[in-house]
Amino acid sequence: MSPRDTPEYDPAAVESKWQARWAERHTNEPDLDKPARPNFNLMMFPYPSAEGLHVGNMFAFTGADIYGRFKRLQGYTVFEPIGYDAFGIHSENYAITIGTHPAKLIPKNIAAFRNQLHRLGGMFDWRHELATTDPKYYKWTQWLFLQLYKAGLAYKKRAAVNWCPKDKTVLANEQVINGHCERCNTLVEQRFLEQWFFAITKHAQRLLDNLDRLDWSDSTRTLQRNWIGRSEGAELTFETPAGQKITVFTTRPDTVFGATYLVLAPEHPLVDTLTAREQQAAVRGYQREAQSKDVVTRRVGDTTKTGVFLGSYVRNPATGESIPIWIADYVLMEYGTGAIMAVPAHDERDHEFATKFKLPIKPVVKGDGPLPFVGDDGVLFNSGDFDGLTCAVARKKIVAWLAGRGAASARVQYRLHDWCISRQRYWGPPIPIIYCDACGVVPVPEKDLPVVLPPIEDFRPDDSGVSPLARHQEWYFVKCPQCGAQARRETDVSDTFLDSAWYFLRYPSTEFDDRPFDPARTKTWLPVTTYIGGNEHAVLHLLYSRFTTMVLKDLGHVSFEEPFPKLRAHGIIVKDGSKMSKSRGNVVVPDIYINQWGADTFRMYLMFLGPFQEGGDFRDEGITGIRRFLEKVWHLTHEVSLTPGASPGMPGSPGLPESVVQKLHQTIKKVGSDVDGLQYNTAIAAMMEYVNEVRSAGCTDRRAVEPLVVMLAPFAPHVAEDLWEVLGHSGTVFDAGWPKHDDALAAAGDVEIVVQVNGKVRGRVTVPRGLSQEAVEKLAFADDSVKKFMEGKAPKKVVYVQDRLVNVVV
RNA sequence: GCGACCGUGGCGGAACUGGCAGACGCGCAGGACUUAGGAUCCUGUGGGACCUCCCGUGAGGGUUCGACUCCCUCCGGUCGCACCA
Repeated sequence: MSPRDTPEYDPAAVESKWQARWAERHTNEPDLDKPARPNFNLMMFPYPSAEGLHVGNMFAFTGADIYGRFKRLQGYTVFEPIGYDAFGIHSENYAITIGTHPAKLIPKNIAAFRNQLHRLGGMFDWRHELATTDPKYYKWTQWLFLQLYKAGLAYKKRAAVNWCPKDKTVLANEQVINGHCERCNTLVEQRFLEQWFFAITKHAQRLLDNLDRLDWSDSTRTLQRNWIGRSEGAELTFETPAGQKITVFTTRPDTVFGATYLVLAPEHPLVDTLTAREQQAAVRGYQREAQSKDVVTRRVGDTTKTGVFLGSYVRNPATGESIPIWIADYVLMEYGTGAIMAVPAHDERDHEFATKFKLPIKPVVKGDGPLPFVGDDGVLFNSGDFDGLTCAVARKKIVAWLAGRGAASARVQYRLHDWCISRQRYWGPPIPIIYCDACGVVPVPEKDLPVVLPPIEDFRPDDSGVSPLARHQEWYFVKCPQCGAQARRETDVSDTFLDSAWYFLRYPSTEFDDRPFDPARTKTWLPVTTYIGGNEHAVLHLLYSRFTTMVLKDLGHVSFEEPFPKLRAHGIIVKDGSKMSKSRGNVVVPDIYINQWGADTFRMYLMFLGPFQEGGDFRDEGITGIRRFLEKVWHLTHEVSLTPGASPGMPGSPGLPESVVQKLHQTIKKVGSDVDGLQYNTAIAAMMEYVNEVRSAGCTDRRAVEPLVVMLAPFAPHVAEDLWEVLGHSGTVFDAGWPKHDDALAAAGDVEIVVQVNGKVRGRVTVPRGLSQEAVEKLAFADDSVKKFMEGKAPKKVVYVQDRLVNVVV
């Protein structure tokens, strides 16, 4: 067929027409109060960078949007909001770099993002757009802090923290990558500062247990499990001749008879009192050295062991032997008790240390390998009454035995640390706390929220470890809400991850200024039906959101404790094999492609690039294939609209070519299940195959084309809407309903059965589907080629797979 | 070092619970239409040969009537964690 009588496909015109219509007709604004079948389709909101939405964002949002649109076609009332994660160091640093103020920069960036998101054609409900930098939003971020504070889950302590000398702020452990700042890659230092923490470790076990019930990928759950890092073991107490007690944590109490020395972290509080006079100089020197390189060298995997003998001894509670005490930086103060019993025969690190410093190595477990034998299935020896027991059995008995003497207790230890939410920076929500000389720490009363971030010009951080807000006295000094005396505000702002730890709760309730989330709306829309986002947030954002929700549940604010029962992670779009970044110069600017090809083509192309959940390498060579496909559908549909005959409606088969009917039903089935599983690349391929079939059959029957337009709609919403209109419909195609397939029709017709001899394909026979084995075999044996390869031998065995193959073994 | 995932044409990628390897698309080649074609349409396209056949999913081995798929060893890559006691 030729496109002679049909209009040209002009994506720009089609797209602006439908974007305007969607707004006019409120197409994407579901009734939040009385939805028939609510479906909260959430995607991770973007950080509005100055560079604009990049290809990775578009990839993620398109994939999530297709899913939401598909659910809508299936009859769900889909709420698909969007917002901006606009606070944070990132924005602030960028503002500093280009010499502007974040409060000027961010609204501009948001406006640009909004424009791009509109052009992409997402099914966003713009009534519920939010930005974390809006006082109407962060009022409730501060409220959230207060709820945790009142519940005893927010506390302040002086702590060794990761300090980034370039960003001049504290980083959470999660934000330190190999001793470097995750943002600017600067070497991180250790500092001691007063910081606000959230007691996330109190919920470690629950956060771990709940993972089993979540519909998340195994890999994401494993990441969280490892991050929480549960290990079971025991605390053992070692006593000095002077009666001082040192507690160690170990997962291998069964090896206590092999503990030949003790090691403390250099910062351990008992180091001073345990150091013999003649060792003081050496110990102090080592402590200074350790502190200077602390978070840096100690964690970079340089395993050369260093340490210093304290000059004193403790008694091994199992053997009664006197063993030396050392300090070494391979023992970390933040984990366990900051002290270990060293069992050099059965621990690699201890073995290396003992070898270097010529400390005694005493094996107590028989095993296969050379020392250090670290296996868990050995049998004890050199262990007094416990000789001959397996490690697993001995472990319990030894703990019980030592516990009887007050020297042991079973203990579960987590790798997870409490969440440090303090940031000594400007661009974040001020932590709503006031310090009063008389009353102490006073939370800002909820009626006084928000504590507005003052619009100061001098917002740059300095090296003092104190937020820039402290320099602004008119803001800093405030009346104590309790006694009215002059008091001082907390000057730290909170971590950006707190902003994003509850935004999903805010979306349905953005119009309410007097509550963070409306109870009725929340009951209707939460938890989130499907959450789609990048795996780079597998630990931080997702763990913090889970924790926050859990706390809100305990406090009675919500009725569920897991915010994201169903999570799907998309892959990453790379360019030339590496992540896109400005410094590499391989950033793909999506706007150029949208200008040249249109949003529909670009959306579909991104999805056709590779499996959505794996991502892929961006190269634009293939985009023309998608455009050709849309052109074909465009012309086909216009041709159909000009063809008199069959009336609108879902297909029945009369008058349609059988091959088209069969392919249609197969396609509906495949596209539906593929989209449901986020396998967009194969769904697109299936639609292409279908179009090829319809065209080669010369079919211009609308019953063959209408379902195609509907299936296309989630991927290319603008052009699908236009074609739906061309087909004579007045409403939105998204009210059309997902087409239904008929398994019988999909399976109708003949099948080709492969005939193998000894596992090699030697022939094929075409038979009606469901033909009996006997009949198929008869046909198979009649095949010339099959006869030839059987060489007249009798079959030893025949393997038969219904409608698929016959394998003759001779 | 530990853990997870992955290696398929010139390229991106398909392949259900083991059952025709290379769907779909790009690119390429030839042809049609055309003043023209970087538009459109048609045909072909893993490699090889003595073109009724053989070889082919990183390498080697195994299980099976049959292996891209399952098992073992190795090589290469990506990501996460990284002295966590």
